[in-house]
Amino acid sequence: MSKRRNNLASGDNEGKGYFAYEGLNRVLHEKARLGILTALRTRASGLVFAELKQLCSLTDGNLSRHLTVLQDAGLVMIKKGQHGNRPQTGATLTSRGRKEFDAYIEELQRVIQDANIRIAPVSDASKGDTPGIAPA
Amino acid sequence: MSKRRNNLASGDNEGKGYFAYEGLNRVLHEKARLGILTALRTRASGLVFAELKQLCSLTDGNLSRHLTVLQDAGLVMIKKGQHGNRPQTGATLTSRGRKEFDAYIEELQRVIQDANIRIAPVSDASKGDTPGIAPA
DNA sequence: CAGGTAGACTTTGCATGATAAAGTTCCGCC
DNA sequence: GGCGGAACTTTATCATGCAAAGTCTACCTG
Repeated sequence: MSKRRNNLASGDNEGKGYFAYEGLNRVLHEKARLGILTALRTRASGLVFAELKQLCSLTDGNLSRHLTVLQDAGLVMIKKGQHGNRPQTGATLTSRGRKEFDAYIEELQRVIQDANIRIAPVSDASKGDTPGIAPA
Repeated sequence: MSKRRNNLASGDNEGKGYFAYEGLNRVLHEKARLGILTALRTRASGLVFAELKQLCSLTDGNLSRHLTVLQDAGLVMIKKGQHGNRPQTGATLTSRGRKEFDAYIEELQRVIQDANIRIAPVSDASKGDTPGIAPA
């Protein structure tokens, strides 16, 4: 047993760290799903299963599961229909999906900006004495 | 049993899909690790455990594990030392780490660019008949 | 028309892996 | 001399990404 409190950073939880990137929603921040969403974002008319599969180089199984996840999260709308006499599943972004995706992309942009800032190495003397902690 | 072949897209595997984003290396493409690397990328002199923990809002345990993963992947160098009379772990990007990180960021930039292209909805007539599949 | 192939998905199972919780070690202080 | 706390590491659990197999229907084809 232990009466230990959770061990987050200083204090209880003052300002979140500069590099925490809370905006990187787990659901969106995934290679495959990011691809799917990006593809859908470019096309208001949506895309069908086979197209997505090819565009994102996914297997049937994976695409299927990712679409379900996205649907459950309310980010895409799935419409099952027919093309000729074969089943055809279409996917479109919901307005919520569009909003969340755009927000995610903005956070990505922050990452890229941050990645391009170069902080001058501190002189060794000051090492260990809380250096300038982040880009203002 | 089944003699079924794997079910990737058309043919065996001609050109990878436009939205596959193969460049999004799993090791880098993770919220926490991305934060760590971005922080390190800005500081050639590296950062110590406590700083990273705060900057990325991570718990001790998670930071520890992520650093190990990054080290095993050859992306960061861990240097264990002392500050005063307490242990102090420092992390720096390796040159490999810098290279892979920069490549990753470039791919992210591609994502953002792609996300901002808007394809005009195809007229319903052509639906289902391989539409213009991607931005040239 | 039985059997084979193929398209369009869905389900299942496993292996990886992220996170939280607990553990360890050492130091300073009352 | 025991308590708290800094600085990590280890362990355990729980989620989930992925591939392989499964379902179902339609179209051939000998």
